[in-house]
Amino acid sequence: MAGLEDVARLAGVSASTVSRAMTRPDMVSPRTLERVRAAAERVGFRANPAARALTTGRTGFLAMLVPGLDNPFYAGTIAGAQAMAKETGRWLIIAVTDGSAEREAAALSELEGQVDGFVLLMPVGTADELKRVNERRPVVVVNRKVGGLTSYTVDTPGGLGRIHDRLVELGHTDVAYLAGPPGSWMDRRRRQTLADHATRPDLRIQVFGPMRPEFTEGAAAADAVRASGCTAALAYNSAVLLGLVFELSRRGVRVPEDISVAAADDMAFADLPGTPLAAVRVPVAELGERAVSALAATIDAEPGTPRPASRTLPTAVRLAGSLAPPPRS
Amino acid sequence: MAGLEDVARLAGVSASTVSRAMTRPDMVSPRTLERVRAAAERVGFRANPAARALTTGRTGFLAMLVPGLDNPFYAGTIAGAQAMAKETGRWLIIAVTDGSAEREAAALSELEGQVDGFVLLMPVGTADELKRVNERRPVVVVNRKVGGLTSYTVDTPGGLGRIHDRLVELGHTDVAYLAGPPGSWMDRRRRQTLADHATRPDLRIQVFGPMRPEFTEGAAAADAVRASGCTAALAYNSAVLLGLVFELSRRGVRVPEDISVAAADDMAFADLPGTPLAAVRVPVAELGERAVSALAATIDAEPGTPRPASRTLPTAVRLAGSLAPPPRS
DNA sequence: TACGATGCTGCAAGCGCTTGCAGAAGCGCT
DNA sequence: AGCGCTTCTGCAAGCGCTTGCAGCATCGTA
Repeated sequence: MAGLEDVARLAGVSASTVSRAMTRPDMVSPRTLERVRAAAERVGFRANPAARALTTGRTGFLAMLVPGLDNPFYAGTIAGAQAMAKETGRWLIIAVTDGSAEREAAALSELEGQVDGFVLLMPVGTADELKRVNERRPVVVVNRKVGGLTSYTVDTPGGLGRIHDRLVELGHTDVAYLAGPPGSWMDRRRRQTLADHATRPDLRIQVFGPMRPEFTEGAAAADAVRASGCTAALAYNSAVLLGLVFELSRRGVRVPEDISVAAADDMAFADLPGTPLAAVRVPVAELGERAVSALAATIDAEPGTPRPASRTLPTAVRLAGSLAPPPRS
Repeated sequence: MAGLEDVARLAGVSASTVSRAMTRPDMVSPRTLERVRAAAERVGFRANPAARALTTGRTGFLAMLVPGLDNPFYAGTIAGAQAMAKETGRWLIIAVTDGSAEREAAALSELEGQVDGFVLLMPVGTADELKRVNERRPVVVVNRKVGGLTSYTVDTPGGLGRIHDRLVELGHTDVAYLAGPPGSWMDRRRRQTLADHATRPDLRIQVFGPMRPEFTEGAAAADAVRASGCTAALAYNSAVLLGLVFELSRRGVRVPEDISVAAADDMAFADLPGTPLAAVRVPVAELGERAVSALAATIDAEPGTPRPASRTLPTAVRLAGSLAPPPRS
């Protein structure tokens, strides 16, 4: 492994000059800069990150704590974060917490000394705990709001609400909601939104589930949904929705003539052949990008600079295709 | 940040003793050990990882290079690797290469100094390049075989072949294969396997695609498959398969009476209500676990110890449900 | 020509930990 | 009691880099 000293010897300068040439080129005369660069190139110099971290206190690592990897929402956000991390010249450490408070706390405290900052995707710790971490290393929170910390959230409920509004406008009164996994925070929020929207006395939301957000589970709920008398169904995500539609269509129920459907989806729009599915689309990658970019900005900022502002990103809603007036029974 | 020195002062010993107490407890007397531990606890001591890395040359980080995060195969393997990394007391850095050779090479060389070893998921670099990396840091390869390196692969083709055998046994001669994404290595391998299996002159494989491995794309292929005269269909994964079945069933084609279907799936078995889908199940988590565990073993081993042996993990195959004799036309 | 200002460079300290070496203390034995 | 041996502890060097400080040219200006 070629070190500073090797380059210095070859270039005929001192190690400090090499160091400066690599990290603050404007402090070195053009001539020596060039010599040093050539020498560094020649011996394949690569600064030892540990040594650098020891002196500067910066590691070039960012930690991202996520509940899991299975969910497309998580995966998309991670991918976005990852891309932005690369862009700011850092690496991302992914720590999976399984949504457990202890694991989250453990990862936080173990990684504290090894990273320059944290991105917390749907953290479960208390606001106080998170704020305490933020005192040592900058923290950006995603998909949860924590007062005093920079957080990025996404307006899925808003999108879902707009779909529900449209259903009401079309004349639906009884809407089924195929829920997500038990205990899911996102699911709870969506349910709440629907409840908040169905305030008119003639409007009803019937919840099916909780269920794993999979095709099979949606399919399994088909009979119950049909028996419920609902003329529209919203699903936690599009896998569930496709399962529902699959099973309904086997029974001769047509979309959207007989039932309107939509997904509060995590990521891309899904389609049936010939029938685009109405859905809420969440800009997951952007969420990750923004979080990391804000984090990087905080790390690079002079102390005393105010934190970047929190934001709620809008969701896109597609209303076409699978929404129609209820059948006149 | 409490350091070694702080603990030493409080415990009334030297910093070296504290260091030994933390890393090699058997080298200090029980009494001082206890005192040191109490003091460390009291001041909240946490060794500075950068300083430790500087002296020991070990960072406690492992890098895992993956083509992407979107694919359940990748996600599952990462999750397994992640879990095992935690178990061996290390952290995993995920670097996404998008399957590009340059990005892979860049990540490899940039991370070389920052990690204790590499897990490469389906690397695209040449065997020589990878071996060269292995000379500096231990490398374990997943889902590709590289002579001279420890690699873990999974016998998906074997599983797929068994399904095809079963179809032949049931009397099918014309089998459709709904292919995966263009340029996919896994897809190519599966296609090859089928071709190798259909050697009898009366056996034919018809390939549809390539296509994105999604529900919609499988659905879109339905008409073509029906027109092809195939009595059985294999799909790259279960999303594609479900799409196909969905669209076929809308047209009155029943599974398995009219057509037998199976998926060369990445992860869990999928089900239709009432009809379990035949599929190849890949032990993705185990793959990740084994890779990391082998890597950790190599890192901890005395120099000169032989590399852990490469292995191909068997796949589970479910033959039930969606496989039946072809209809007598 | 002489002076201070400016631009580059080298020296040396130090980041916080690990570890070889040597001294101190404790042990069993004759 | 005295010896050699083991066990434990402290000293100090050093991991490879960054950075404050001081020294030395060099330059512009009076």
